[in-house]
Amino acid sequence: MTDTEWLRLNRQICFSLHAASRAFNSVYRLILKDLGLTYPQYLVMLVLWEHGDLPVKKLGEQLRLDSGTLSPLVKRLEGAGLVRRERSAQDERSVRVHLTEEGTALRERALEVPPRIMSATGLDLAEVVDLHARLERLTTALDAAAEAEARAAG
Amino acid sequence: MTDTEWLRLNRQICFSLHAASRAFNSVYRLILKDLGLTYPQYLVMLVLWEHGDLPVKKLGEQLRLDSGTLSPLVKRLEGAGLVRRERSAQDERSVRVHLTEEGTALRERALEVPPRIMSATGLDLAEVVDLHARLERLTTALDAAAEAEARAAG
DNA sequence: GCCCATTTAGTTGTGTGCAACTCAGTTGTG
DNA sequence: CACAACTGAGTTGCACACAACTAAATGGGC
Repeated sequence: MTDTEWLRLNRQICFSLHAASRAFNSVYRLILKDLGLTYPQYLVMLVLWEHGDLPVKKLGEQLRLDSGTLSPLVKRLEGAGLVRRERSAQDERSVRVHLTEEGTALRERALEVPPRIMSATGLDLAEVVDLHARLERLTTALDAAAEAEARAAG
Repeated sequence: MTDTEWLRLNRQICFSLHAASRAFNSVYRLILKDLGLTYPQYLVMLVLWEHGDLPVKKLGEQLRLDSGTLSPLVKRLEGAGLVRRERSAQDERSVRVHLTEEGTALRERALEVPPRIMSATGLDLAEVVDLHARLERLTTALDAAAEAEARAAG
């Protein structure tokens, strides 16, 4: 393969993931507009609906986001009346994110989102599950590579 | 499937694409640090190395980015001395982005990026090409769905 | 008990990504 | 020619994402 072909292939591959992610985001933006949520805010709500109240730290682990992203995001959710933040009594460093009544109630309306998203992908359940598995493996490999790079650089 | 399972699966799928995209970004950030480029800036440079000078409009079509993103990004590339912007004489609305000598020279150093990225994915060429095809189809379907949503809403 | 490394949130600054807007230049129509 | 519609860049405002930092609280070693 020539240099030109390598660069071209590289662009296609890496761009396709970037583009797919943004396309997903666009569809979510449209579907979530009614709920008044952005896509990352919706992810936070999904985690809370699934696990119940969590400290910011645990939210970050679930979503691979640090406090620099989560702090203002959760503040916006609090501003919207969907969650409440409370310092833990046991550990004053920790802030627990609680669902409000309104936040809990929003789950009912959010149930219509998954089928609409599934339909938008044009994929059937098996294909989606397969893609999910591939992307998980890819992410794991990329994380390991980033770790190796960071070690090599540091 | 129960509501809970649906929401959970939905979170996993959509999150996996988001996470993979961010993991890719992290690896690029480390590898591109030496070149002084961000990942989107690198994508712009790849397009310019491949197609030669282009108006901002065409760059946007290649990368699916609008002027709101591209204008400041190209300005930063200009600030770094990699490109030059020139108003078209034929159509005064159009701004053509030219590679500078420095921008052209950077391509040589950028040739080491694709093999490092390939290695970071932990995938072989066939798997990467297959993933690319799946993601392209997914993006096409999502774009069509977004179009349909927008029509329904508007 | 005291000091220090660690942990948890939060803040600041930079760079996208996108909607909504402005402005200048171009084109189609009567 | 005049005028309205359109087009290409750019600007503004908002919301992530992340690096680098600060501040407060905790826990371990002495």
